Amino acid sequence: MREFYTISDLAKEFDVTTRTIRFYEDQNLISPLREGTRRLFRARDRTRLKLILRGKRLGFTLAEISEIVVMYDAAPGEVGQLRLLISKIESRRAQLQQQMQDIEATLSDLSEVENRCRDRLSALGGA
Amino acid sequence: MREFYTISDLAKEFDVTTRTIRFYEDQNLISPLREGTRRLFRARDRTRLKLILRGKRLGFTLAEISEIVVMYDAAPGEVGQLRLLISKIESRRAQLQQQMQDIEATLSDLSEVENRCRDRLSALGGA
DNA sequence: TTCATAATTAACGTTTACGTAAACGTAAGT
DNA sequence: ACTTACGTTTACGTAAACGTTAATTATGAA
Repeated sequence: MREFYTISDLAKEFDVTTRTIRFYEDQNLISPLREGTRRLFRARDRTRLKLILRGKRLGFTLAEISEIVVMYDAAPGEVGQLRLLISKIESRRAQLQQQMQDIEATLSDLSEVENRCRDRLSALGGA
Repeated sequence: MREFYTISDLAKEFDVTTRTIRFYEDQNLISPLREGTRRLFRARDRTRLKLILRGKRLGFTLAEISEIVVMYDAAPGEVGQLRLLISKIESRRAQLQQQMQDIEATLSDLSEVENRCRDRLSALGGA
């Protein structure tokens, strides 16, 4: 846990280009500090980036990811805001649960195909 | 289980535009029969479309989806082809399992945020 | 001091996955 | 015959998420 990370530290760690990280900043997904013109990334910026990339692996758009990460550190005071946030969380949850089902279905399909392959392989006299 | 479906039958059923379905055909993801110039979709075309949309919900690109659906009805004869297919299945499985973990992590994060919201709500004296 | 390395902004280019007309054929109902 | 609804191809348009120069600046090593 260092104090600060450079842009290329993070780029290497998460295997993205610096262009990508700057783009995320441009979209207000990350807000690193500055030392003159250079960017200084704190632990929270690094966490943000990790969340963004996790969202990407799930197929969310950056706009959706933005919604999600904003949720994380939003502590809205108003009752209305709180209810809105909860309803957003719930619809996001529903979406993720749908994805889980899709994954399970796909995994089971793939297993079937794999079994057919293995049967065929052993039928062809493979060890 | 009808004999044939029209393009708009499927468009309605799966809530996509006809443009989308024609695009998938253009990308060789579906290959409906023709009656003159019109498309006739069989049960297997419908299944294909279902698989494609499932892949999309998982955030796969059409190119990746193409790879997957090709797996499904590929029955390659050669040993080399079979081994290749199995290895592709395994890497796809790894990817899907990564997605499962991402989803679980996100769901648990969301639960935390939701709890904080509900606490805050009841603190504000809501029923 | 000079060279290499890494940083910056600005701006145009690219791919994916369709949207959106345009311009037309066909079949059913009135 | 006319309208309405649905089908077709062709082709240009577009938003998202970066890639890719270019032109410039700053820092550390030799």
